[in-house]
Amino acid sequence: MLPSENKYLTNVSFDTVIFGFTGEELKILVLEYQNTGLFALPGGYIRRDENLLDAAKKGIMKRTGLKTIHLEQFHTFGKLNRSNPEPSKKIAKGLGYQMPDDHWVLDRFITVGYYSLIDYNQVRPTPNKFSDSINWYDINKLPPLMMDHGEIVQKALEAIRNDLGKKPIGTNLLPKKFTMKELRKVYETILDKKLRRTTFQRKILSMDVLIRHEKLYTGAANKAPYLYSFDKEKIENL
Amino acid sequence: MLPSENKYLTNVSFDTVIFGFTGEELKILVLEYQNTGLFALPGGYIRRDENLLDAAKKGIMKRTGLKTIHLEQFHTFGKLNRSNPEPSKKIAKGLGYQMPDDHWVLDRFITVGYYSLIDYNQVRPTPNKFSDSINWYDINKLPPLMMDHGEIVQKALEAIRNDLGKKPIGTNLLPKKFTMKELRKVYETILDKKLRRTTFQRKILSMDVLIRHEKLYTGAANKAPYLYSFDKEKIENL
DNA sequence: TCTTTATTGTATCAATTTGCTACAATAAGA
DNA sequence: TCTTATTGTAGCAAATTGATACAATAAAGA
Repeated sequence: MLPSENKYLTNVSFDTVIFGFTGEELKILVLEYQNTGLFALPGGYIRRDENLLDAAKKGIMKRTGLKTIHLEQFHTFGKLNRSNPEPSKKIAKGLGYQMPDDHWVLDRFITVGYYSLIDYNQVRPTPNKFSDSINWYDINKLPPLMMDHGEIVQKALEAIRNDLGKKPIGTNLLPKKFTMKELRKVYETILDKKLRRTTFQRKILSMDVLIRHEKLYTGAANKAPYLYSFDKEKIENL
Repeated sequence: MLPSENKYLTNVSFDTVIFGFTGEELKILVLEYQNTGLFALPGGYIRRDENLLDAAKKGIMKRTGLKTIHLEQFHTFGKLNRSNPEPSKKIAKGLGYQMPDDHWVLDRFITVGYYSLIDYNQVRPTPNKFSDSINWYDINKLPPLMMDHGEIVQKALEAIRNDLGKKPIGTNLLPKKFTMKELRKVYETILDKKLRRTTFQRKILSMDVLIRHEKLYTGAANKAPYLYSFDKEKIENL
């Protein structure tokens, strides 16, 4: 079944850039449509009876299996040439649907971009009926994305780098407990540059948003690092 | 004439928060619809054959008489309850039009917010056929705005405060030549807090984006301040 | 058990930036 | 010439950041 017009807003959609961190690399979720070779960001339409943000959350929760999610809106894309009916036609065809030329999903769309930083290990990527795969891709090794989705990813990255200074953003990218090195790696990967180990540690600790736990014995032949977690309460009150 | 559906995108609009600086106060442009007592931000719809950004620019140029304008997108508002057909009905009624209940402008809208900082003295506020006045209002003495336009203004302010640190934002709020005190006033008014005179001066000068010109003799019984202008080239290369 | 090795947590001090105070240099009026 | 209100900048203290050093491990190997 194709989505029916009276249920959804026309000419508006959302797209999401979902970031995960493997410990080494920053990845995002990209889905591939069946029998088309088309890669796209997870996105969707907005039902007439739901908030824009809720629509986006619902979409992402379905694709990730997460029960809660924090989305950050970063930009809305409305260039004339960003819409292109061909991919949608191809997708419908790949699914075996006949799509009339005047179907509303073939019309021009303005799309609202959201990003989210989530714990890579908590996610179960779940394809929907339109896509036959959804997978993590290294931010530096993305497949060619359809329409302007590549540009959307770039804007999301810019936005994150901007927001990184304000609130402790690593909150959701790492498991509950993590080492200082892992946290620094997150920052280094997002900013795409090395940070001074000692200065970073001093800075983060002085922010007073971390709780120190037991040590982590990895078996490596050196001093074991402490584990930390974020102090959600103190972060709220900032 | 009411706007016709086939010319515009449905369910999407834009609204703009246009800031001007009098030398003392930060003001924004607010329009009032004829015979309704409704105050609103300048906004509009997007033609099917134009970019979102161009639509917004065109709208603002009409209302301000400016020939060039820089708009900064800051947020898109898509709450379910933000749309309300009553104001539009009232506006149409005030204009003497009969608006059918299923007219597309009465439908739910998601609106993209843009802000702009412009030279107060260059502007000729120009009402359109739907509004009988468009005027500058002190940011702290706004009339009650319709729908969620008050919230939109707040978000715009937040965005500006955020952007203030990055690029020299006063560029367009002041006339070409200005004194250091005026520039500081702009920052103080936007941030809504006093800044240290000497520290501000040192900081701005060290950024190396100002050109110093002749002195300004105001007739006041004290040392005359220098006039400055922004060095657009150096700002570009930052 | 004693070395060896890699890494972690801090201390320390230099370099830079910011906060604060002081003061000389005016314009114009008295 | 004296007075007054600002302006521009110097100078030093306080806070932040950069860079280096070093003690304290954890585990492997001699």
